[in-house]
Amino acid sequence: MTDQNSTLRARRRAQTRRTIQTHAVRLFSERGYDATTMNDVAEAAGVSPMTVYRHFATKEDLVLVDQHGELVAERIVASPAGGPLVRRIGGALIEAATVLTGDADRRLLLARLQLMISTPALRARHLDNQYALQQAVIGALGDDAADPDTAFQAQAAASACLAALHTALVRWAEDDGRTDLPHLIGKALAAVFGDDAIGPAR
Amino acid sequence: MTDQNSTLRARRRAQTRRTIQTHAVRLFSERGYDATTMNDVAEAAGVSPMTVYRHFATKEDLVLVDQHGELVAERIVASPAGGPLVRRIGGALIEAATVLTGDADRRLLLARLQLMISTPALRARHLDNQYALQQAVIGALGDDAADPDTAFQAQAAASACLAALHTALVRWAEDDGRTDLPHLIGKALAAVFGDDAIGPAR
DNA sequence: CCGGTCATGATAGTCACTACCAACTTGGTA
DNA sequence: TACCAAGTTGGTAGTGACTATCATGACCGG
Repeated sequence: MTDQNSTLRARRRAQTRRTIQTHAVRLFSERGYDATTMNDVAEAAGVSPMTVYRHFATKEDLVLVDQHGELVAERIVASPAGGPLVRRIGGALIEAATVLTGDADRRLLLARLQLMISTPALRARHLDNQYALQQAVIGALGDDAADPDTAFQAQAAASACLAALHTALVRWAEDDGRTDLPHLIGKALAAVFGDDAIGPAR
Repeated sequence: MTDQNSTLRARRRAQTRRTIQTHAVRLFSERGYDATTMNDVAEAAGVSPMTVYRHFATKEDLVLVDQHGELVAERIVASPAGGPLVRRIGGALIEAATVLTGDADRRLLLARLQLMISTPALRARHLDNQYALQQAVIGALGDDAADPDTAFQAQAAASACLAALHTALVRWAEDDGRTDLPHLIGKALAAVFGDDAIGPAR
């Protein structure tokens, strides 16, 4: 089992995975999420239904899978430990958004976001994902949140930051991605915490 | 179809509905949510599975249904229109919590909350319910949110308030309801917006 | 006592999702 | 080259949530 071997397999696997997801998002956008069955997705992608389930545990995952949480957590760890909580978290969110919206498959990201917002089941799962992201943020804050009272305040601050992020994401999706996402996030954070809490205006 | 007539029927209907929900929450807490089927619930409540579906559209609704949103919206409408957004919203949340935790079926409320937090599917739906509550809050704010920029800021502020609320609810459930919920909400809001943003300390 | 309305029940079906098992492809090895 | 081993895929048969449809029974007013 050479490194190159496993790399080749992993690459092929990632390829079919992307094929399946692309077809799925396209079908969901065209016909609607509920009106599209897993069999439809499998057929469109040219694989068996079983294979779809091998790559995506649930139908929701076809739209929602992403681990951008790591991206945010990294930035938080990298930020100066002394600063105020909301500035550290908010800054990390803006930086992560800058990276992601510069990405090549920005359009896929946008399509997935729009599906999330319009489909109740997906929206619910997405909000739960943000909840998980919140836990990651808390973890990235490290020992600062040792005592329960501090932890409680960190929880509250992180969840509020993510709520602002979500507001910005919705607005961005409504605008079809025309507005600058990092700028929107900054505005949402400012609306919550005050204009001076986040940092120099962009 | 006299008023008294329909009232009688409605009362009986509400009765069976409560019976079903009580048994459902008990079974979920005892055996776990996923390990309990709708048939189990129906059998425990002494009705047919169909009847369960008549009263609760989905399995999740057996735990989640509540329309406390109206309660909050009322308080917002009643609050002085001039004040800062987060104070209006935060105050309404605290008042609503004060009413609810004084309620007779506080224990049922607590059991449902603990189920929500521990079961991923329920937690996701609950967060989506909060999203709906957020829309209600925006609506209650009235014409203040006419222009899109103001609306955006109101969205961000409301979602942050509800995020703080959620943090407080989780903490309350973890404490088995021993801590004063309105007090917790106040602390969470203070952690997000600053100690002086909410109002006189409780 | 009759007629309409509402709650309930039973049946059959769709669809997401899960084991379980068989077959094939692929890359490294004797 | 022939073979082995591991990973990937496919088929089958199930469970369980949820829906549509129709039939039945309880109740209240006339």
